[in-house]
Amino acid sequence: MKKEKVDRRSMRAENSIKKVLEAAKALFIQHGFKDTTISMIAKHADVGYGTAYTHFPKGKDEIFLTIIEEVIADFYVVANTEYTVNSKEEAFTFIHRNITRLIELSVQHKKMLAVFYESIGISAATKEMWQDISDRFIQRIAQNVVQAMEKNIAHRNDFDEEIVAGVLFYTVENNLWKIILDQTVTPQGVIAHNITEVYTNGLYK
Amino acid sequence: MKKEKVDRRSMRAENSIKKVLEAAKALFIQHGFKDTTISMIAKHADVGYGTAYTHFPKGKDEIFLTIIEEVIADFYVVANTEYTVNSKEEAFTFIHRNITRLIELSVQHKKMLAVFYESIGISAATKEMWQDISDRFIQRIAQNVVQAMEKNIAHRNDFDEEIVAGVLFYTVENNLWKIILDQTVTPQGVIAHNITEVYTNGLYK
DNA sequence: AATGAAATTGACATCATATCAAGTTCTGAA
DNA sequence: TTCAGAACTTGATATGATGTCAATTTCATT
Repeated sequence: MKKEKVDRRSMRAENSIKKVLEAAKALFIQHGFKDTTISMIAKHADVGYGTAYTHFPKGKDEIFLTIIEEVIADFYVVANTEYTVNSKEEAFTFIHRNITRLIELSVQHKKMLAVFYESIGISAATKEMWQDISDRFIQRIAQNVVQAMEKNIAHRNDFDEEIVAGVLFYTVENNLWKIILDQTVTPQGVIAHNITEVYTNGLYK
Repeated sequence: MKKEKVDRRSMRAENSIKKVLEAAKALFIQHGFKDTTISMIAKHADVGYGTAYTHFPKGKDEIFLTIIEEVIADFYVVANTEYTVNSKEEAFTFIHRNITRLIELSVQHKKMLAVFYESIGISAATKEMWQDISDRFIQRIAQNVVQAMEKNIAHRNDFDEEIVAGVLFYTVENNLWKIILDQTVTPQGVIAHNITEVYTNGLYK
């Protein structure tokens, strides 16, 4: 019951797409986002210049987005993890585990994420993608801030959940970028532990 | 004892520089960083295309940096403010005041800061400038984390001061950008208060 | 008045993007 | 089997931005 593609035309197309993506991935990692051009990609992929535009009409942005999407998917999984905690201690454990998970993901995809970081400033499409992820993370964290207030285990019951969620998210985010860009020598465990400690003490009583 | 510039040549040059900067400022605010070109600036400034490069050899980056420098100077003042606190309550008051100050500065220079934000992703020079400011802020805050530990008013005495400082800095930073980019409806007082509360509860006992 | 330094200028070389008309390959209907 | 036309490929080209430079003008000094 296989539905194999014996269609030689679409096989040819698939092959072109694959070659473009593979060449692009190597070049992005080697030269970064800005300094990788469509003609470089086409040349390395051994396809005509126009071919890149045939399959990726929006050009470099679209090629890069296609490549980065699978990396980002991993982060979405974390961002979408539902969770419930009943005490400060439980929260500490949970948050610490999630930060550790994010650090691991960042290290794992370090090279492409460094390019992603560069691209956020340059490509509107990428910027939007990161904005979406950020919002999702913040909304997820905010839900737990609300839970904490409802369960009366937060310092106050009138916290603005989004601002409080931002404390955790933005701190983690920026530390992840530092790890990705090799801009820190602080051990990852120290980073995870300190952030978790300050945040849980800050929110929970 | 005036040392007036009666030198007509340098007056002419000064005038060209002034015209370029004024035109650039208006165009940057109107069109943003990326969509403002040197030829637009030269045309609006009513000088030749090459004149812009005569006075600003590094082009758009240098023109923008010159314009934004005075805005940034205000932030440096805050980043360099020495302070000492002896209790959690004092810390709360101090931090809350500083955040409020930063919010006020951001609102005051909103339009140029929005362009600045865009430029950070595009211009290496601008990115470096913001990196410097960030580092300075973090070092300043870190000093106070160390103080808190020395005075034994922190939850722990083995916090990593830079990571903890980052909790405050990155949170404030990102909320300022949201205000500057009109991406939040949360009242500024609520923002300042929530951040201060979570951070001081997080660090001080 | 003559000299040359300072300042101005726009043409030009360079480079990247995006489009497109022309050519080639392949499928499916007649 | 044939062949019309869809799918795919291709590089030339238009567009637009940057940075450089040789020619020119303005001006201070001798």
